Amino acid sequence: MCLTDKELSPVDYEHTCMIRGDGGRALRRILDQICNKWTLLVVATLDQGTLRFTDLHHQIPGISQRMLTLTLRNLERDGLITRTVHAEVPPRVEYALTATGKSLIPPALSLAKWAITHAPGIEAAREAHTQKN
Amino acid sequence: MCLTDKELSPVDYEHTCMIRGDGGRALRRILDQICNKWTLLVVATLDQGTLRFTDLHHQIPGISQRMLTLTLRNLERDGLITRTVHAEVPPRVEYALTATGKSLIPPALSLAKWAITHAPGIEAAREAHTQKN
DNA sequence: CAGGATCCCGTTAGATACTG
DNA sequence: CAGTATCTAACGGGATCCTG
Repeated sequence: MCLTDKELSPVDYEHTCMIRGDGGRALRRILDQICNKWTLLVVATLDQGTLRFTDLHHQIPGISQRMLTLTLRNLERDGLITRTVHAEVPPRVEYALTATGKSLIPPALSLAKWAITHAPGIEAAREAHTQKN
Repeated sequence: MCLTDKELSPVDYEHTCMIRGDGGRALRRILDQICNKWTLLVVATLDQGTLRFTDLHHQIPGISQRMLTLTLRNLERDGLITRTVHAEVPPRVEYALTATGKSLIPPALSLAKWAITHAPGIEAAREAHTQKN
């Protein structure tokens, strides 16, 4: 793919093709799943180790029970976390990252670093721009 | 922040705090802006260099004029791209990444690599899971 | 405790038509 | 060429109430 591109340095070539791929469809399928409001936060929180539903609910301020449930179900379906139900009363359900889930931490971290580094500049640009109008 | 956490290895400590931060709010403000359907793709495409509106429209299959316009306006507002209008007939408008915009490529690339690497496994887990129901 | 079921609303984004 | 305007459907996500 991208073999007909010309006048690109090798590094640009690699960049462009890696992200754009088949028009970006394959990438977007995964990214749409990861980049919603809560997924990255849940994964990051589970980086601590095994946690129960209520633990997660307390450690992620602002999330509703509904969204926590949905997010956990999706992560389980995609094989990023495990869900273990203990046959007790009251019930106890524990969530933990799988190997795939853990492998998401470093890339997520690099994005987080970028966001935190550039947040002030972006906010400034945003305000300067809205001032003009 | 996170200074009261205990029994975390230094690396886990760093991971958790970087991403979770103030409950993830600062991170999400930026991420919400980056992780929509088209932004990353537009930035990646502009990594080639300066491009015109129509060039982008052709190189990003599936994007509508409307969404391309909106995405470009947001990127310009946040200082990630420049928009140069040439006073000609017919009009010519050129878009290019700023330094901030270029700095987004490496983190985006690391996420892209993760997505591409784990896409097969995720798809498989997803199908295996839906088979069960 | 760990959700499931509903209702409701704002935002996102696609389609289409029009313009300086 | 490079947009703008308008309408609409779809989806994400919050609030609330209920349950094994």
